[in-house]
Amino acid sequence: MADRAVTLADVARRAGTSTAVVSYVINDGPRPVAAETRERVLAAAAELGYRPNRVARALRSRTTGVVGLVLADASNPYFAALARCIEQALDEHGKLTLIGNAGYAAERQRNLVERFLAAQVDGLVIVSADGGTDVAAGAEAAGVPAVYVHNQPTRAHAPVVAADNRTAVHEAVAHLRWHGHERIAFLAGPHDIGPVGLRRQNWHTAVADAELLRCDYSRAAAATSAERRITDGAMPRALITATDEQAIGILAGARTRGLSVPDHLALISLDGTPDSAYTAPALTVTRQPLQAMAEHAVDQLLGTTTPPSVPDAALVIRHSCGCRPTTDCTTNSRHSPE
Amino acid sequence: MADRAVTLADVARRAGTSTAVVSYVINDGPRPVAAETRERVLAAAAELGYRPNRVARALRSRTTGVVGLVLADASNPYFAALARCIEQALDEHGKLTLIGNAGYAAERQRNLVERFLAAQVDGLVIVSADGGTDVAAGAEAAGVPAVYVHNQPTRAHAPVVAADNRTAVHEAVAHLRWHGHERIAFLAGPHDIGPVGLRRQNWHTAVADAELLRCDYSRAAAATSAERRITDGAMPRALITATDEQAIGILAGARTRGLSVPDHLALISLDGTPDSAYTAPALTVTRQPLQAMAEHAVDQLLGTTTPPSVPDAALVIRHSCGCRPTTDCTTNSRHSPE
DNA sequence: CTGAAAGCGCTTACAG
DNA sequence: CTGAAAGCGCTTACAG
Repeated sequence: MADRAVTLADVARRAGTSTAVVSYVINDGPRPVAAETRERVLAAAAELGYRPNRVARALRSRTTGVVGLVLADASNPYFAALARCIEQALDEHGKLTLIGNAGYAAERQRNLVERFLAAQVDGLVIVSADGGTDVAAGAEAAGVPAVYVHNQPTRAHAPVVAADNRTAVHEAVAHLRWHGHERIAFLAGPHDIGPVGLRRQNWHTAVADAELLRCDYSRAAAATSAERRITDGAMPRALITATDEQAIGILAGARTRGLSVPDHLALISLDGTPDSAYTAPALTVTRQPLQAMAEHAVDQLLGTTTPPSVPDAALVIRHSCGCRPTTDCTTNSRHSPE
Repeated sequence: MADRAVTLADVARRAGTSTAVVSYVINDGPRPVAAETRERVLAAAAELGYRPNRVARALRSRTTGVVGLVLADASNPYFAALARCIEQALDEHGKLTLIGNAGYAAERQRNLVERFLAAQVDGLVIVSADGGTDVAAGAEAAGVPAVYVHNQPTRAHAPVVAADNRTAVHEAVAHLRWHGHERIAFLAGPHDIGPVGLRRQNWHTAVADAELLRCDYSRAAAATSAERRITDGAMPRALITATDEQAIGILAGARTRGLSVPDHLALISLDGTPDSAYTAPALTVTRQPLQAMAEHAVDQLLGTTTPPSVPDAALVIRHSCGCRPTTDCTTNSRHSPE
């Protein structure tokens, strides 16, 4: 097939002009070109089927138009939805997205960042899981801007973009109280770090003495944990889970043990992924503003505008809290029965 | 910060040798270097914190080490799981993944391919939705290999990697028959194209006269459609859905209308994403071998090995078909009561 | 085993 | 408004 790609020099030759001029018309600048010359160049480019070589351009101009996105696991629905929003935001800025899954392994995350830097990315968006190291530091040292989204390692220097969960968590607690629950437990992750730690703190300020549960973030772990607690008679009556994955696991465990949600367990989750609307019962959640987070992060990274601040997470009332499909609970977002 | 990045020339200068030799030790070839010289170079590189510039390397060597992945929508769990597997397979071959969501729009898909080609990708993996154009043709014309995964436009020239659903669909039909169902309906997409068309055909050869339903692929569309049918008394008693998203929507619609699955509707779905294990009831599915598909596609693209063929989809029996948690149905995969 | 040098395909000062 | 030429940071024939 393609013996040799058509180059800018080929276009120049055909248009009877210099490569400089061809470059100016292809890039629409930085210097003006006579209308007639421009026509000739455009015609020559079209006839030859010219496609600019971005890597040559990148080498010369020191900007690749590519941003690296490092992720824990793109098959986790929360990260998947976030990644989708980030890719879209980057696309709107004309950037291409290099993606890599670090899979909860700090070493792989470092490796990915190293390879992205070698690929000369213009920036780095890092959606890491708990407990990573400050990989953004290496990027900054190389003069490449970086931004954390959702999670940030302790003592990181790069900015973080995350929603404020304070109001939403307090609303979730208030809503469960309105349903008559006094003791509202919280299911956190294995450690008190990252956004989940923050969510837990927000819960704790609202609920002085209730129980703190822990388990891994997977659906399977949450299901097993729920089954065990139910068997032991140790399942609380009202629970807030840090993530949708955990809530979905709890739902599965409750079903296996024949425990009714919301009759015997009222549940609110704190992610609000699309999945949460299709569970049985549908999950009442605090919805993270993923798109706003993505746009904010990209704006911050690319420094084009002073980004507006990310909105708080919002309470979305469905049925796992005890509100019935027949009762119109959506009007109860102020938590007052009337 | 980084005034200027450390280059290979800097390393050569410090090691007191030529850039050629530095290149040879960094790349471990293609020509031999004396052990002592190699040590000096390695030491110099380490002291200077040298990081090879992949774009310069790419310009000269005409290979970027980057593969483009074009996707319909990475937030759809089926595509998300597949994308994750593809990224992993590429990573195992030392390739970086440039990702783009075409969002079911043929024009956007073309645009993405064009930009990936301009970025000089070494190959293209295309996971398109129904009805796309043959974007791989443009890649081949540019001398860039391409492979379709899951779906392929009609009259495409590039290879497709997809699982054979024949056996699995026949097993699904047989399993529902074993449950006593004679008329087994099928929920397809809006059109009879792509993998869903194939799945429908497989169903049709097994079921002569049963009903064919259609709706969009979204959960919401399937839910609405189910609600309407239930209200109209037009919901079949046994149904195979082309995708998990549709099955999850059907489950939601049935719940809203108080129709019990599997008591009044036996359901089997044909994707088998991780989500399908956590619905209520858990979905009996035909599971697509996503990892094998991804590895096969990447092997084919990179041409390193003659790839083994992709295994067939396999029936995974859970509860939406009518098998009970208490009954051990997993031993019934031969569909004979004994 | 090593070095000097050309060249990948662009962009961009520098002259005119 | 346009052209000739340098140079981005590598790899790789070509000599030795």
